[in-house]
Amino acid sequence: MSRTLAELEYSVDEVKLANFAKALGHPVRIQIMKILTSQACCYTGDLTEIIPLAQSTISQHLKALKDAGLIQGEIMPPKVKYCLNKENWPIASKLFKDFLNP
Amino acid sequence: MSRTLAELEYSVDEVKLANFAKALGHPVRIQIMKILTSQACCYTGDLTEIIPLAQSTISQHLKALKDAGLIQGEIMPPKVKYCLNKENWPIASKLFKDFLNP
DNA sequence: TAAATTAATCGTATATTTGCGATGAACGAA
DNA sequence: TTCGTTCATCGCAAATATACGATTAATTTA
Repeated sequence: MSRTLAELEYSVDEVKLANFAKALGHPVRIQIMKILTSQACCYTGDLTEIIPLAQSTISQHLKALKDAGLIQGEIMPPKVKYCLNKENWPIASKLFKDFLNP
Repeated sequence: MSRTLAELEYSVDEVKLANFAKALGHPVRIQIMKILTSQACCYTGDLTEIIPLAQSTISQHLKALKDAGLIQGEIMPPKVKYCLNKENWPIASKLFKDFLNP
């Protein structure tokens, strides 16, 4: 990727929505989000049992969702409990809905 | 990317939704889709005027959206007119809505 | 037929994504 | 303190994504 022309001026919401969409752009991350939207929370260990990928890979996907602001993790030694991000999930949800119903 | 473990069995809808989300995971493509959801159609040339990227780059983004099934192009020589994909956009829309309202 | 217009595709360079195993950090239990 | 458990992070390899300019293909106009 390179940027030679003047910086693009996307709207803030367009960039936000694109970032949320990008974070959802993998089946594993959709799967994780579906679990978190259908039940309250889950532990990393639950996911490593359901999803046949290496623990480190699942951890990376969780990090991607966390970095995107879609989920949040709470340390419950020795486990980590993940939930939807209380602050951002409603924002993401609204951005998608507005996008789908213009 | 490599796959050494047994093939994953995601649900068909999870894979579909992830693919749609992935296609939307770039601000330019969000911008294009917003134009197409707010007005009927547009020509490639309209986009190259609005978006300060090389024509070839915009064409690539259009291809990504087309490959994902979100838009469709109609040749209107010497231009090409793009619209939402009549068949798939409603499907994508429903998948997102069901995902957002579980 | 030749020239102009429009948009897709090719070729290339760089950055990011995705996967893995190995290692490290934090904590409770023995 | 030492040992296990749990999860994040590191380091690597391969694949994809993103951008560009140059070229090609298709069609209309002169």
